[in-house]
Amino acid sequence: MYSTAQPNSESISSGEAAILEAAEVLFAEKGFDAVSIRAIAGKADVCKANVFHHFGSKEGLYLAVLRSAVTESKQILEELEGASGNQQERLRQFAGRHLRSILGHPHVSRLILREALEGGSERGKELAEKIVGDNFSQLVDLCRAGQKSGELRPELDPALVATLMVAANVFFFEAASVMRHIPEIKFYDDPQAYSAGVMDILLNGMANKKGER
Amino acid sequence: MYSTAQPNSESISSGEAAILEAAEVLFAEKGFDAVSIRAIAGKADVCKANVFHHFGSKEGLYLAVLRSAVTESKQILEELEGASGNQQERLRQFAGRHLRSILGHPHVSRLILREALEGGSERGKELAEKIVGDNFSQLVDLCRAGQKSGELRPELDPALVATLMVAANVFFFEAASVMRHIPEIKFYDDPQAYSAGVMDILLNGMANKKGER
DNA sequence: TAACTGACTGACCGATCGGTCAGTCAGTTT
DNA sequence: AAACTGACTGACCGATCGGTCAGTCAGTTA
Repeated sequence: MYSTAQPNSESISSGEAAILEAAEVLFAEKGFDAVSIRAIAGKADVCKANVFHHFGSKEGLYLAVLRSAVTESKQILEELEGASGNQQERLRQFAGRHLRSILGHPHVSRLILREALEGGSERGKELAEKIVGDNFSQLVDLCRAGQKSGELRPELDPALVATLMVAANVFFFEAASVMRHIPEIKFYDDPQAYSAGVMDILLNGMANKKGER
Repeated sequence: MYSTAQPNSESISSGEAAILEAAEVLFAEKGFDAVSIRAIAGKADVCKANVFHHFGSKEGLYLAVLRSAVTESKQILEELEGASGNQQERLRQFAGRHLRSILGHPHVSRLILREALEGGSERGKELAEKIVGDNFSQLVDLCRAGQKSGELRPELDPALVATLMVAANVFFFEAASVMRHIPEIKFYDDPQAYSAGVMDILLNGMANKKGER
C-alpha cells in the first residue's frame, strides 16, 4: 500500500478529511436529504467526483460521518469518567460535564439527535445505541453505587434516574432556541446553573434521608 | 364565494384535507426535503398539480401542515387543564396526561421536534414558541401554586421544574427507539410507569419537608 | 341557458439531483 | 525508465425535483 506524504499535521484538510468535516457540519445543520454532494464538495473545496472517489456514495459518506461522530462522541463521554467526592458529588459532576460536552460539540449532538428522531429500526439507529449503550451503563452503575453507599434511596430504578439526567441535558440542548424566547426561563444561557438546579432537585429527590421509610 | 357541498362529515379526505393529512405524516416521518410533492400527492390520491392549486408551493404546504399541527397541539395541551387533588397530585396528573398526549400524536410531536432541531431564528421557530409559550406558562403557574400552598420548596425556580417535567416526557418520546435496545431500561414500553417514577423523584425532590431548612 | 367558480388533471419545463467515466497528475515501487 | 498507485478533475448521464399551464368538469349564480 502506498502511503501518502501526510505532513505531520493532524486532520487538517487533505481532501478526505475536509470532505468529512464539511459533511458533518452540513448534515447536522440541514439533514441528509437537504444537503447535496455538490454543496459538500463546494464547502470542502473539492471536486464533486472526488467525494464519490473517497466514499462511494452519498449514503456511504453519511455513514462515514456518522461513524466518525460516534467515535468522537464515545471519546468525549469516556472523558467523563474521572470524578471525585462522594457519590452525589460524582453524579453532579457527571451531569455538568455531560451537558458541557453536548453543548461543546453541537454538530455531533445534532447528528445523533437527528438519527434518533428518524427512528425505525433502520440506518444508524444501532450506532446510536452503541454510543449510548456503554456510557449509559456507566452512568447507571454510578447511580447504583450511590444506592449501595446508602446515599440514594435503594428502591429507585437507577436506569430511570440515569434517563432523567440525560433527558434534562439533551432537552437543554435541543430546546435552547425555543427556551430563549420563553420569558419565564432565565437559565437559557447558563447551562451550569441549569445543571446545578436540576441536580439539586434530582439528588434531593433521590436522597435517602435517615428518618424516612 | 361558492360553497362546496361539504357532506356533513369532518376532515374526511375531500382533496385538500387528504393532502394535508398525507403531508403531515410524510413530513413528520422523513423531514421536509426528503418528501416530494409527488409522494404526498400519491398518498393523498390526488394529482400533483392539485397540491400546488391548494397550497401554492411546497413551503406553503409545509407551513400549512405546521399551522394545523400547532393548532392541534394547542387543543391537546388545553385539555390538560382539568386536574383534581392537591398541587402535587395535579402536577402528577399533568405529567401523565402530557406524556400520553405526546405519544398519542406522534406525527405532530415529531414535526415540532424537527422544527426545534432545525433551530436558528428562521422558519416556524416562532410557531414552536407559540405552542409551548402559553401552556408552559400554565405549567409554571401550577408549580408556583404548589409553592404557595407550601407543598413545594419555595426557593426552587418553578420554570426549571416545569422544564424538567417537559424534558422527561419529550425525551421518552424521542429516545423510545433507542431505549428499547438498552438492557438496563425496563420501562421503555410503559409510559405511565415511567411518568410515575419520574414524578416520584421530582416531587420528592421538590417537597417542602417541615423539619428542613 | 349562459357565465362563472374552484377543484382537479396530464403534459410539459428548466434545474438540480446522485452517480459515472475517461483521463491527468504527483509520488512509489520495481 | 517503466509500471503502477491513489487523489483528483471536468464533462456528461438519466432520473427526479419543484413548479407551470391549458384545459376539463361539476356545481353555483344570475
